[in-house]
Amino acid sequence: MRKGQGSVTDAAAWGASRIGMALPMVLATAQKFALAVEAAASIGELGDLIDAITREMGFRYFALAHHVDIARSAQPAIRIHNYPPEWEAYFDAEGLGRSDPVHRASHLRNLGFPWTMLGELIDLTRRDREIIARSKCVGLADGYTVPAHIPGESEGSCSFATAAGRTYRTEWLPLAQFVGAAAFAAARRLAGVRPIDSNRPHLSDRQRDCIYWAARGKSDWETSQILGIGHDTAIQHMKEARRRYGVINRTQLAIHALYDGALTFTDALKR
Amino acid sequence: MRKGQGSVTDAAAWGASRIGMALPMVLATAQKFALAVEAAASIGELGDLIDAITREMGFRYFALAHHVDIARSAQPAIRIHNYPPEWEAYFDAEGLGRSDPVHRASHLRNLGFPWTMLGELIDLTRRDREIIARSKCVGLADGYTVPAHIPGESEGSCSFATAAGRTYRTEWLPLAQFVGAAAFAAARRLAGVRPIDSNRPHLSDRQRDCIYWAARGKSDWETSQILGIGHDTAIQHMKEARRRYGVINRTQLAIHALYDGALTFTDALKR
DNA sequence: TGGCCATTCCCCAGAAATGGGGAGTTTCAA
DNA sequence: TTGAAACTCCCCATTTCTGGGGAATGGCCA
Repeated sequence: MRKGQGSVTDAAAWGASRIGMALPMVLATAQKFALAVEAAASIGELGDLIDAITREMGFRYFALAHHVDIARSAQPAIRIHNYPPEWEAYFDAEGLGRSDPVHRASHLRNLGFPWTMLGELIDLTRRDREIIARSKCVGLADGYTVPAHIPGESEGSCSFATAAGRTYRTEWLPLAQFVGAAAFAAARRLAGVRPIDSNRPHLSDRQRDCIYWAARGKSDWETSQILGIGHDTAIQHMKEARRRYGVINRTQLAIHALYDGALTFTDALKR
Repeated sequence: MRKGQGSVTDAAAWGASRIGMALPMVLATAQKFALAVEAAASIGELGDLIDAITREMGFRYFALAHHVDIARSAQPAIRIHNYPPEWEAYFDAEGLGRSDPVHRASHLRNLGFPWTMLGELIDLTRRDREIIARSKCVGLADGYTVPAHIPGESEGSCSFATAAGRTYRTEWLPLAQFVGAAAFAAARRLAGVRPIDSNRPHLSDRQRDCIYWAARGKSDWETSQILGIGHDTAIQHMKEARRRYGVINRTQLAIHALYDGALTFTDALKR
């Protein structure tokens, strides 16, 4: 907490001195938020920060969550929010994690969207309309949702909502895009979703080449032809790569390489 | 709790905009950009818009790389950029499909990141370091990359880079997050990406069970013991799952299952 | 009822992967 | 100059995967 405050103050001083004049306040706000969430040491602290900036942006509520059915899922899932308790109870009772219309719409986008656009993004079923009506009943009037997706992880989003009778100002939505993404990233860090491992194994270029082709379904022999090396050499690279990751087969090898960024899904799914 | 937020509350611009005065310029810029890209009618027009705002943000170069529907349909990928031609030539010549380190790192994040953070995000091989050195040679000094992911559909990123000898202003990075996301969304719209991929193969429960254990490195025999079924049955489930995804081995099977959410890294990397 | 699907089980043969060993050259940095 | 790491190649034996057949059961739905 003290630490977080210090960062905020330092950041402001640093930003101002750097450009030598008053920074546009909204950017200063965003930057301070960025530094504060990076320094946040607990989920509770993060929640406080998001709550504060939510109000700064003219919203009343926020909800940052993985789109999973918390009751049923074995996944460790993130959920931080200040929505009304009735809504959370209803949400969990109905198992809306994956079927909530706002969540479904966010699966189609990388950019944030206002809830008024829901009807254009997805087909609203009768149940969806009930869910929306219900949300208005508990005080969630209008909102804006920022998707947060990372390949291989549960989908997520960060929503901001107004209280009944209030509207938000569209001028601030660009900032909401950043705030939502930064908040999600911080939550992910604090939840240990993909901790940065300093002992991450190092692969040689050739090892990575071989994994790349293996992930695309090539046999070691095919890889050797593609790379212009001997069959045994390709096998050797795969052996050494498995040893470094401490795994026993190429499936796990590919998954580990995907997980720590040695490979991408774009690489692996190419035809 | 609002502690440490005093510095935010005194935001003069916020107060001003609430009472109807002129918007802070930077927000006006962002909003104008949002409206302009939504209205853009061609890739060329979109490129011009991104170029303009790139310079406003204190960068010199941008590159929006769009990977459309990698696995299934053969839609052309979008690449819009104003990088030096030497760089594009180098990349097309040397790339050979293996993605550059910036792209790899972007697959691990939902939030933008400065290139200086690359070494923390992923393991850099010798070749990666050469690529980075090469990029500096052609004038791409430092940069910031905004990831853009949409589940099951397309992946990409939008990067902003400074010219040699220049630095960007960190105050503008929150805006870059929005600009990158909005530009990507626009590119996606202009490329005519279909909104919903409903062609995902359906897996039976048992097939998913078998893939789950296979992704964790188990042999079919081990899986059969875990699930209490016969060895041949486990083999049969894997066969059918491969057939449905149209892949030829378990490595690709696991990758596809991860990619479309039938599995997550949390599942696959459990000890 | 008949068709579809999920689930279970069985056979075979060839291809591929895995684990164990060893060894030479080059490159780069200490 | 020395050493570490990368890259290359080779041998062996065993396990595992893959693709090709076929078949019985039970549930669900039109």
